[in-house]
Amino acid sequence: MTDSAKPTLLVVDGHSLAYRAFFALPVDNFSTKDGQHTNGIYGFLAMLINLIKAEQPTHLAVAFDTSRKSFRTREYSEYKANRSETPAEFKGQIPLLQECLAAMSITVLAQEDIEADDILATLAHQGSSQGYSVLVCSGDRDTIQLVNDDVTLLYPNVQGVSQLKRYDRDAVIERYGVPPEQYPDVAALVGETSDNLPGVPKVGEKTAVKWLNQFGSLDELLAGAETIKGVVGGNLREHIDDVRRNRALNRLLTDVDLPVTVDELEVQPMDAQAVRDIFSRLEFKTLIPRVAELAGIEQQMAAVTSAAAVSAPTAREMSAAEVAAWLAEAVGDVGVTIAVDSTLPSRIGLAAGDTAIEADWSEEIAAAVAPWFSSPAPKVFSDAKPQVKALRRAGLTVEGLAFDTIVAGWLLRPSFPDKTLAHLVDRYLDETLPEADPSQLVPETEGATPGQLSWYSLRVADALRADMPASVAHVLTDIELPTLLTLADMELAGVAVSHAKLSDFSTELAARADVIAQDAYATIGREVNLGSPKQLQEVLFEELQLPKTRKTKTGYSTDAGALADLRDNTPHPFLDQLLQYREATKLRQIIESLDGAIADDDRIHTTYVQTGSQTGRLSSTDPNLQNIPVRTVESRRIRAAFEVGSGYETLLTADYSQIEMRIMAHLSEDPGLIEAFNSGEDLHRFVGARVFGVEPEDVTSQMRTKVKAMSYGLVYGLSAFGLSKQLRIEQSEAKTLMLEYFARFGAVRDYLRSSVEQARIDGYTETIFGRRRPFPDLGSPNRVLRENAERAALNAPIQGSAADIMKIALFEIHRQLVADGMRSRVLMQIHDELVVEVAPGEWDAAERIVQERMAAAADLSVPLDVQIGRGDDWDAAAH
DNA sequence: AACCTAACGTA
DNA sequence: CGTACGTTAGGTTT
Repeated sequence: MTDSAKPTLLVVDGHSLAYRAFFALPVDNFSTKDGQHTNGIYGFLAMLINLIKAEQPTHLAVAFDTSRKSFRTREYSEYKANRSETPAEFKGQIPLLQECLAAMSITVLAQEDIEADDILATLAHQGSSQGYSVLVCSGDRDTIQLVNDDVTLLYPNVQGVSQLKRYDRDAVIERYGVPPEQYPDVAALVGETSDNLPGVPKVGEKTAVKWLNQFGSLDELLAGAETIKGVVGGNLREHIDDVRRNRALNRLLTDVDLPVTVDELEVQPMDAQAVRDIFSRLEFKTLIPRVAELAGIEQQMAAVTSAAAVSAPTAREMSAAEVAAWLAEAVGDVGVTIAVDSTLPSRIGLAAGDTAIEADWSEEIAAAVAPWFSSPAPKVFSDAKPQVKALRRAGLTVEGLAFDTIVAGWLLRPSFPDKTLAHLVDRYLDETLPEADPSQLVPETEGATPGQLSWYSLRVADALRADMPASVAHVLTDIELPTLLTLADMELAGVAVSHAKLSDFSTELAARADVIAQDAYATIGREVNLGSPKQLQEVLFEELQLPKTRKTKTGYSTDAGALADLRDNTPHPFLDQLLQYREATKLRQIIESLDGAIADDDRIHTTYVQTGSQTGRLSSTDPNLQNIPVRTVESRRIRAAFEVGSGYETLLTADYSQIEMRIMAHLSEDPGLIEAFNSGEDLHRFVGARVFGVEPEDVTSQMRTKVKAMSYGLVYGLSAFGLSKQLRIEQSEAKTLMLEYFARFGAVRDYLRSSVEQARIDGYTETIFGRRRPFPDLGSPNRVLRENAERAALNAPIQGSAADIMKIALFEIHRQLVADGMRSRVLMQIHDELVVEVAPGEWDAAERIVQERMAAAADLSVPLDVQIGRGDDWDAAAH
């Protein structure tokens, strides 16, 4: 048997190599955006991928230490005792690295009381005796002893882990002057500082090798120690016990009882989905293709064919009459896909059971399917909203929306960014959705047709249902799907916006910004781009020599907060000019983007992204109507451009007052807070009276401001530091304020604490209605990561419950307006506010519906207070 | 052209 | 060292 025909076993010391990578790679370049360090993981994986590619092992394992303690520390308590504490930033990377390896189907071995090197030694021993060619990859010199004719050591260079030096038997002899099996004798004499094993003083590698070659073996050398002259001879005699101890400790175990045999370490095809999941969580973009390439190689090598790919049925092309007949026969869920071409349906695909059908959209088809769409027959979509909108434009109504795979996928994993059917097919069916290659003009591969997409949607829906806890299924059916249909109508309706008002204001602002800019240039004696933080830093910190502000990644902050602080301490006219310039240009930019979004019907049609948040809130894009300025008098001129449309009488705004605090009162069952909401007193005045021990009428505005900030901050996990910064008070005062607050409202603190603890146990938080949000980082050893997760977990049930309540109110209002045959319609949702366009004569009815439905959306231990306003434009309708 | 960052608007 | 979003301009990388 030639060597190349032998199977190759690669065994790697995960701990030592990841640790080297940890020190070799700059942490700044290898951290996720929420602060998880990944340099050790990245460096190790990059090394491993190269290694697998170069060596093409048939069998593979990675070994880890379980802790700093092992049988060696029990035998010699000083073993490795000089090592500084392993950095927490490194420790936290090990479980993630192991997760990566698991996804790559690479066996991870770790054994209590045993070091990784002993596992390597045992595997090397077993491998070579079973006819493997063995590669050992480790950064620990003790593994040199493992080298023999069948075992080669790959040892990292000093620079890091990118370069590995190959040590076969000859290379060891050449480098160290002794054969591999004798290297531990050398090490025992010389000692190993990194393991806290002192050797014989004044004896280095040279002397040790000379002696061993002279005496033949360590035993003979120690027996003949008397014959060695000089100081070193004396040292050797004095330290014979140390040498024996060193030799005993540096002998690696070759008989560890492992849970696997070498044969079982055969390279397996990796779980591509899991690899993508964990790599994208760690933000490893460049590694994904490198691993994919490897996976191809691996699959060939592993020669394991995965289960036969399931191929979608060919969808039968049908006439309108045939479609109608087919629908009449269909039992149970029907998958639906509407291909949309410039907002109107272009083709329809339907699937039930194993059959799929499709047809081009036409008047006849529309007429044939319209009754079915408006019936309660259950329909399964993937991303229903744009399709429902297209159907609505074609004059159809949609009832019986039973499932949306994209929404369901988001409910199960709200943090996952890829919201496509292709991803769900991959993840939940372990199949690949046929997709046309968009990079080619004439695609080689055909994409799935609408009928096939429907067929996939149905199957994905089944898989998702199986994975879905009852509470989440309830949120989908009873909250999200009705909301989806409402949002479709809101987007179609749009909101009337006055181009004239916007453009007047824009012109004014442009002129003002120009004047301010000229003044600013005069102040500093040159023209700069006031919109460039980089150029501003030059001006502020170099030319004007102002004191440095908070550091950012690229320099020093020039944001409004930093500039305001600067102005307080070192006033300079340029600072004020800059702030004013920013205000004017920011407003103008918002106006311009709104103006550009006004459609031909003089209305803005935003898109509400139902799967756009982690908490259950909506988000709004193209344009975002949920961040229209409101705080300053001037900025409200923008809101004034949002008007009641022609054919309608007025706008109605309705918002929940302090909904998050009310939810907190409900969840915490704090008697004080519940009383506050039931008393009818102004919340912050009531709380202020309790906290400061005065009568409600004696609460000053300063007191009110403080408790208000504290109350709102609570919902976000505010610290004393943050509170002091926001209120510009001493940290000690902020601390006292928090203590006083919690002395009166202790149940709130208890609730917040226990809800985070519960989330740590469960791994997720839950809203009042059962919406879940996973929190994998609550147990992270990385403090920044963990504390960020704690604050988010504290906030999620509160913000999420508020979102649930608003969604319920929203679709209930919509339903009732439709059911009552009214023309009035909901146009916008801004988290806790709705904007309704009221048809002539419908004010009273509309106001009552909105008021009642919002107040009744949830049954809490405190009332839900709804504020309603009326006006011809959004600003005027605000109260 | 695609991507990232700083800044800033909302609840 | 306060949660959840989206957009923009400037700047950098490919």
